[in-house]
Amino acid sequence: MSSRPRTRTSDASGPDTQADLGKTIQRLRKAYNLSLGELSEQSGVAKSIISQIERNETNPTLSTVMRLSRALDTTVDEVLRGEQQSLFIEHQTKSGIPMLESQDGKCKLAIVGPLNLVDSFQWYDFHAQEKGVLESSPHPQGTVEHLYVVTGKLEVTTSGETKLASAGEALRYRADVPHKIVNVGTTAAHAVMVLALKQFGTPS
Amino acid sequence: MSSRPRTRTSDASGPDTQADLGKTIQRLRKAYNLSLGELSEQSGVAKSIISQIERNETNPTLSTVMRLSRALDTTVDEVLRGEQQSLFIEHQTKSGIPMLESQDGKCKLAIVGPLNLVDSFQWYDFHAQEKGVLESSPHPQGTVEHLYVVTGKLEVTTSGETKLASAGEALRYRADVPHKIVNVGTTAAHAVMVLALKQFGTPS
DNA sequence: CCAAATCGTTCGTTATATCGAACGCTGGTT
DNA sequence: AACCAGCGTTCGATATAACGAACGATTTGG
Repeated sequence: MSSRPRTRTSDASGPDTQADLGKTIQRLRKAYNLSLGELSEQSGVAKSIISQIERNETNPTLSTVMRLSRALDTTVDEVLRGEQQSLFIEHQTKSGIPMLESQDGKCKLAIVGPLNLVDSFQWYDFHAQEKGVLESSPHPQGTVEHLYVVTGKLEVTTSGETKLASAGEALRYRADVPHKIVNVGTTAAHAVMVLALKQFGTPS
Repeated sequence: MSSRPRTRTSDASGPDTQADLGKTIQRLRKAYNLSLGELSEQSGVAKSIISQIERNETNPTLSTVMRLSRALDTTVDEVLRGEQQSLFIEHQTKSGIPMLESQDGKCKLAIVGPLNLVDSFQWYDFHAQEKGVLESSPHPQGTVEHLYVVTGKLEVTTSGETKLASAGEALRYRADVPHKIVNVGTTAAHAVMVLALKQFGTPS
């Protein structure tokens, strides 16, 4: 036993431990010209622990990280995020919106979301007149469609199941099978739809 | 050596444990309408632990806090600040849909989909009165926010850049930095917002 | 040269964070 | 009512983070 690389059990929820937390701590400590003993005295954390933390051999308690952060005159968040800092803005304005119409001409689908990029979803603005019906053929495998009703009342049918949603409600359903949206209200309906494409499978 | 440029009191007398960490966690959990069991499943943390954390009966491990933060779509730092910023105050609607209000009370953010965690994105219904301002602290690294204006005119500011969008237009911008949405129109504004959380990829 | 000091690491013990199961409670259903 | 499902809490066992002391390896200076 004793010192072994020890792979973290790390459930299926992804990387929980910041990989280079120890490196960051050590970098800060050395930036202040502190020895382990000194930092231990100033932070109140045993130097053995600091040593282990710097080598990522332990999974520190929140209070420990806070004490170290305070002693190093910084915040927990800054310690966690290391030095990777990037900020640029990316904007995309819409002009010349392509539009789709249903067979009965009563539904209009405006593509507002990012269609051209690698994002794993697209989204649409959906308008339906009274009794309008939109039938869709299957989308790619694993696609999930999210429908948020802004006004009116819509009914979604997929795989034999039918669900109803009024204004302010949201529906979620499989879109990799034929599905149908019907405006069952007495007025026109307005909804926003998001298509979530399956990009990455669960590692299970 | 050892001449610290910094005069730290460094006596560990400070509050090493954030007193209201539990309250913040609970507030976030309830804002997403999650039960302890659900959050446990999504975060990978035992629900008993979450219960104890919310009542400040334990001193959580860093990895635990990180897992919870990720599941709650926020950062460790934001969880730790919690009380200080209080960008939002909770508000429960009659229909059970959790709602967030901006500081000035002029903006309302309704969480539409509880689907956020599994699908790596979530979305909101956004209503802003005239001159309403919504300030958001950074979301997790790599998060991109999509804003689709249904009615009115909104202005988004991120990292010093400002972009305008009218009804029918969409904006896309980084959300892992502080950002602000302002209703600059002469009427109330309505928009739908989608947060695309980062999927694991190579950080360039 | 050889102590003395100090560095970072490692060891044994204690404290406790975490987990899973079981618990009582409440709200909806037959 | 009685039932069931789901909530939040509590409880025992286990894993492990934290601590203090001791350890070799440097460096210092006498």
